[in-house]
Amino acid sequence: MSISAPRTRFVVLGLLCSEAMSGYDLKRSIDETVGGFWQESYGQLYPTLKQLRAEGLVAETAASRGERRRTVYAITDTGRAALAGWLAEPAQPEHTRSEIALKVFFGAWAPSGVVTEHLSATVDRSRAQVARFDAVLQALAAGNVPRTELVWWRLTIDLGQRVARARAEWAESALATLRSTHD
Amino acid sequence: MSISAPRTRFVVLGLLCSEAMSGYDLKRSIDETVGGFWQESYGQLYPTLKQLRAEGLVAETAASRGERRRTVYAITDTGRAALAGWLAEPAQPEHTRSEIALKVFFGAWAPSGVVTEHLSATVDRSRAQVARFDAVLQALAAGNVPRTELVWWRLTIDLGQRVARARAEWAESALATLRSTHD
DNA sequence: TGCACCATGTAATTAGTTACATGATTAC
DNA sequence: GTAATCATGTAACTAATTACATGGTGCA
Repeated sequence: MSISAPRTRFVVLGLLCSEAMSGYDLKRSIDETVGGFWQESYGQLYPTLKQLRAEGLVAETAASRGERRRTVYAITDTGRAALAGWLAEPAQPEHTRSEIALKVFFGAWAPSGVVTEHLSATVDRSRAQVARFDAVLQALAAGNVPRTELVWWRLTIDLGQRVARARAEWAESALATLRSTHD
Repeated sequence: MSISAPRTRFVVLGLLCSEAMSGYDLKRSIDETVGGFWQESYGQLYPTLKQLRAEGLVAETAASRGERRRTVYAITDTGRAALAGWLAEPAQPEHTRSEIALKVFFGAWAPSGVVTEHLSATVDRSRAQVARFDAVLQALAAGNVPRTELVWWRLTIDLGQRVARARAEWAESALATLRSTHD
């Protein structure tokens, strides 16, 4: 009995609270803002929007630009209530599956040198992620985000950066450990 | 074209490198060692074992204890090769979906006070996770794990602890920020 | 004239959880 | 005798990705 099952719908509802958007806009929005800790595919977004509309949680505000067809969705009061309800529910414990962790864990059975490579890649990727969050932070400072949301966005980005930084530091320290251990 | 598709099989192969085990043993083993960053269900494990056996990556070493039926699987050379191949492949970037991050991100639309509760719960849960990793570390020190694996296990646990600690510190700092911001 | 981007969607497939069903053994 | 734990599995379902299919718009 999963109480808070499909979370995709809540991401959609949450983003539509800020602004009415199309499926395409949502995808971009997700990639640009929450991309560091949440991702969605079109194959998931469009059917979700359809379903939310059928349930009356969002409303279609038909807005085609010229000949190009374009469906913009706005959140309804019912939608806002549903989102608030979900937000109030306790978050389920993080259900992580870290592939890099697994590959290190089984390092004893790996061809020599590959783990070192994985770790170097992890350092790079994690540092890049920190930088990406920095860019989002810059964009936020440059305006256009309402005060109400700003605090929360900053807090979330802070989480992303702390975790990414922790990962980077771990990978560096692991590389050092391996260097000192090797014969 | 997913190169490294079902990772469950590699967890199974990896654990069987240390010791031949039954499906039940594997589940326990996963929960106790890699549980912090990887989890599997019986519904996934038993079919996977069956399939691995069909492909010759593991072999059934029938070993029923008394009346109780019990199927113990051992890794084969082909299995070891398959694992080594997967370990050598670059790890795909972490595909995280953090529910707590989302709930904070949409904090502006939440009933007042609930985010604070989520953050407190996060502090507790993360601290508990650090402690659980400490327990695993203790168990490792108490022996029975071969030297070859020990280094790698320790490194992996270190990652788990660093990330959990980062999360705890973030939640604490977020709580402080909210306290100072509120009116 | 062709590429990059805007825009929407479906079908097939894979991955994974949860619930269910069954039964033996061990420790209290 | 009864509860916890050992032990194996299937069926139904949910979630989510990937690949495919289509077409408009703006610009160099």
